[in-house]
Amino acid sequence: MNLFADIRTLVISALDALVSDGTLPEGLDYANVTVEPPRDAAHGDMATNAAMVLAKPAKMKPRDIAEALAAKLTADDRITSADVAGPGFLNMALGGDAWTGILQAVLTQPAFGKSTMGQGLRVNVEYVSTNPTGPIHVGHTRGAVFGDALASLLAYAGYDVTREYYINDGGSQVDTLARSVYLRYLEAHGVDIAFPEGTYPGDYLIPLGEELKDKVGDGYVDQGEDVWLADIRTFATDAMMDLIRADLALLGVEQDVFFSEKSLYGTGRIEEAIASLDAKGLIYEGVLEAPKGKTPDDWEPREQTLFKSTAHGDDVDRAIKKSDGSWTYFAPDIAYHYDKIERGYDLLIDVFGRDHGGYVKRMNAAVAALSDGKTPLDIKLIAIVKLLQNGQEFKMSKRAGTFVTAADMVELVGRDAIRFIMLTRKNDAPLDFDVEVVKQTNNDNPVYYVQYAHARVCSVIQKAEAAGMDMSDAALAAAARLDHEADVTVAKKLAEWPRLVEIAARTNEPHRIAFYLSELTARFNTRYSMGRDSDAMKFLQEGNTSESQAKIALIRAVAVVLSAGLGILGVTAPQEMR
RNA sequence: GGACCGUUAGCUCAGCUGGAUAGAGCGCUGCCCUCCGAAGGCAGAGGCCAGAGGUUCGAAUCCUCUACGGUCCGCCA
Repeated sequence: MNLFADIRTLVISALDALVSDGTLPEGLDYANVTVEPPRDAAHGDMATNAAMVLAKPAKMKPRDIAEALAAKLTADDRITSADVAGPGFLNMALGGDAWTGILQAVLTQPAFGKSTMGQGLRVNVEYVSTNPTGPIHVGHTRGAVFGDALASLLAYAGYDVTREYYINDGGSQVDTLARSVYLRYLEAHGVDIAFPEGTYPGDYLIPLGEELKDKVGDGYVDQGEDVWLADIRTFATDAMMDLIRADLALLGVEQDVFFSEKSLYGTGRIEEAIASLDAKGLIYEGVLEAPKGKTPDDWEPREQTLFKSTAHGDDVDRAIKKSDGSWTYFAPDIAYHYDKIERGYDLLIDVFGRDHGGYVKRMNAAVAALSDGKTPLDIKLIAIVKLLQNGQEFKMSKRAGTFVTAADMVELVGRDAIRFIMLTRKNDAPLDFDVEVVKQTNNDNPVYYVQYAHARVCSVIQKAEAAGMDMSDAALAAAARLDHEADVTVAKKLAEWPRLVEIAARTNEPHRIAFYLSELTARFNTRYSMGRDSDAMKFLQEGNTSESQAKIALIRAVAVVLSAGLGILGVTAPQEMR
């Protein structure tokens, strides 16, 4: 249930009633009519802008519409008052039963807040998608966590979600990987090696050299690339994907589909996708102009095969073939998205690093062209993570020499902290991640703030159960009662949860969940602290089961919602954290 | 030269398809533990939402321009 949606329905039917009795003209569009929590609680529980939105089309004064609407609404027993305010807002107050009803809904419904908004539409969320050339590091971690949480959020909001990873194993960087492994292989045979510029010197390839030695003996020593490159490439990328999957597992990130770029080559898939664009008249041979203001030194005009991305909003057309006739990296990306469209998704989401921002328009153009504008693509850009230690730049890596790996970070601060902190910023805003702050167990650290609240609730319930009280959700729901204004304040926040889920899902912004959880926790803590000053405000009333149940229903409901929200973020909701 | 993103309290940042007197955490000042978990709470100070125009009943939010900051810009992915 979503109380805001319920009341909006009520407002709409009241408007309809005003239409049928002739107060309002027919044919009004209610699309912009909203019911939302007022910014100031003193204004009531809910506010609607209906009168202001409809004033112009109805050719009436906003306040006149609001007055008429108020009269209709107060007839409903849920609405205890409806007052016109400001330029034409209608502020409504709801009876106490409405908020107790929220508690009962939380405690008895399988998943309060779970939405049917997605209507089972199929969404493909592609994230991480790093080159299979090394471990996951901090730079990738944020995108991984973001994509994972977004996928969970969309699933919670009623979408049918596929989590996907695009393995960039088709380009020259996997050749570089193979050469680097070959060097480690020689090293395993006792050869002195040096890593030329552009190869990967990280320690993580040492075991692969050993493994390769065990596998092929000295068969590749003193041999040319033509002998070993293809074999080692496959061997190395497989090993790297295992490594990456293991790193992702440490972060709690799991994906359904791992799609290989290489599988697009030599199978006609790229040609097929390009032919599809060609059939729409969007492929031609041409010469691109040099970029203005920043012409490369060795610039010379060359004829290439181009995609007319400008037909779908891009700034210039884009090359899909190099001058030597081979595909550019853009071509397999087109084919990959062609594949996703063919698989029948209703919506595509790509999670890219901020440095790929220049790639957004051409990708949108490709998807628009391939799907004839039918499949929306939302590209979420992830800004950089600045890793700090007490405000200073952080430098550490045990495994790779130059970068901090995800595995290092999990060891250092834990999965929960990484995930929560990385989701406390909007995806396209830079993030300062201070490992010292994240390790703290106090108010500086929002992860513990929220988890601690959950543990506190569990502790109270445990004590009540130890005293022999029935703490089942059914019993709590039956006894639920809001005795104090502070109780109602908490319940009102709980009522916002379903609405918040839908807003977060609609905007593809999981960080809103993290902020909501902090807000709910703050209200809970305020209420909890009242028990310090007054025994009557304690939830657990010793020797009085029904009284305890009536009060604990509220905080049990808080725990349920906290747990659901943390679950979306992929963070645990601990029973205790002493 | 161009594209995209950003500019909100001392600091780090939220701010819902445009809504009422702009929020949070940290920091600062002063309080609250003979315990339902102080990993918490209460109170206070702190803002011309970068600037200028425009649209609107109504703008931090939408549009235009300017300033500053970041990312990126043919055959690397």
